[in-house]
Amino acid sequence: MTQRLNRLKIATLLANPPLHQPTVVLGWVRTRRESKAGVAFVEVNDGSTFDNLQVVIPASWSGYAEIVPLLHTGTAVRVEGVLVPSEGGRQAVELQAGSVTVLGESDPLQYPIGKQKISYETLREYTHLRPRTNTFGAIARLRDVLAAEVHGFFRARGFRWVHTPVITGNDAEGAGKAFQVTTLDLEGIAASGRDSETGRSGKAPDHKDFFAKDFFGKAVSLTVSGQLEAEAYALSLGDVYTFGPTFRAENSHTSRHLAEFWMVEPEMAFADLEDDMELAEAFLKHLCRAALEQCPREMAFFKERVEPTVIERLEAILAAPFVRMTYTEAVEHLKASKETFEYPVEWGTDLQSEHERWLTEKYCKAPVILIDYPKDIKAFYMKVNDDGRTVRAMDVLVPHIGEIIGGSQREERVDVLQARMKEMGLDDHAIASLDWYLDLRRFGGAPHAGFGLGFERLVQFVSGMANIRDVIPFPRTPGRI
RNA sequence: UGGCCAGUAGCUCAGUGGUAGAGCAGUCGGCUGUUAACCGACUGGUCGUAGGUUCGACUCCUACCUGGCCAGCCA
Repeated sequence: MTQRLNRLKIATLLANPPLHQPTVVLGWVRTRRESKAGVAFVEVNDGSTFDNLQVVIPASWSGYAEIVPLLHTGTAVRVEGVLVPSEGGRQAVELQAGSVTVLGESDPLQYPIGKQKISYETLREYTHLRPRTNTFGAIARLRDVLAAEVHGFFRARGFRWVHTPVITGNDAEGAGKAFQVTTLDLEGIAASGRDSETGRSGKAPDHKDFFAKDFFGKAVSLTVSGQLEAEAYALSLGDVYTFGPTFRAENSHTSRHLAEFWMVEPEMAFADLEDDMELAEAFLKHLCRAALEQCPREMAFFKERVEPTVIERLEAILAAPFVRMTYTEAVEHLKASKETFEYPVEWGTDLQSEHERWLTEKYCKAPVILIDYPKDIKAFYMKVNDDGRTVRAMDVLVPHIGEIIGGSQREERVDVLQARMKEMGLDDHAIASLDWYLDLRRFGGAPHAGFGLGFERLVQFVSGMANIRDVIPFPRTPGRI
């Protein structure tokens, strides 16, 4: 007989309570409140929903003295009982236990996350246990809903999901340092690097065909973006998107950066920057709406315990069109402002975080889409405007996070693209590794555009969580795994 | 990588150049239904590590380690 027989998930049970019927609940104890002369109240959570189920164990139950003392926070239990309207005020129904079985004990002296307050920092040392807390359970459910809605949004618009590779041989994709991937015996190389003739240690391997011995016969790395490969499929299938893990080997110690994160990258054929902006705005609005509609309990919790303004912020996103302005206009607004910035604003330099924050939080008080950036501060693949000094790039800035989306119309002219590669300092080797990318323009090239959205930043924005390490199950950051 | 802040009980924190405290957790007792339960008692710490100053350092200084914030890089 299966253990799950007659099991009712708490989410199902609370949504439609089967009153006065035999019910089985499986879950983990959150807290126990005991009244020795009377009854024990045990809050059980099974992860299916935010709320706990109050289990009431009468003193008259034969197993009381043996079982109830074991019901510490974290204990896995099976409860058989009858669902009844609750006499207490905080919950509509409660489970009158007929019997309670302990499936897995939890030693309160060893268990690190009891019901006492515990900081996010400490919880990061227990990434395997933190989903049992209110906050991380809520984040996990929100994250799931948002991920499903990423797919839902694009499928509804006829986009195909493309699985771009994690291991890539592309050089200089234009988005940060990559993690090298190798099967070479690094320990052996390090040891033999102690040159017996010169006595020098740690000699770097320098001959050109060094990586010829490696698994792929060349130097490869973990992808920093699926965009380039997505372009190949956009110029075949029309509208596509990628959604998967991405890796950056930057030594970033901030609340907005991870070494491993998930990225959503749509790519549309026969599209320009206007189409790209329309897509980005509709996409963000769709996800905010999904969170409000599908995670009301979680959102209420975030508002109460995490960030008081989250809900109104999401509603504000839905209420008005995003502000659109050119980089040049933004620079003018910033210069005209009376705000004193730590860094000066100058046309041709990238906007600082403080500038972006001022634009979205103070000047526009809404999401802002900035377009037409100076070409020198943007990637080689962005389409050069007719003015010759700006490119068809866009950044979507939102309050609280700053840049959440970066995108562009891609350069479809082979000669211009090649010139831009050289202009941006790609060496011959890098350009050679991207020859296939030029093929996309040589054969049936067409206007196309796309963007990238950091999924964790989205979850941060929607939940109000301050630190990106707390919106991904197992965060990877420099020096810590 | 740079600047700044922090590290005291299992957790959240207070503390003073004179030898360490509270709440929660845990144990025991009390309370006829609680819900951050409550009341009483008990248990629990070489004050991040290593040096230095001092009669004396948890407190002051230096270095290091760890964590965090901000900046840069970006998503």
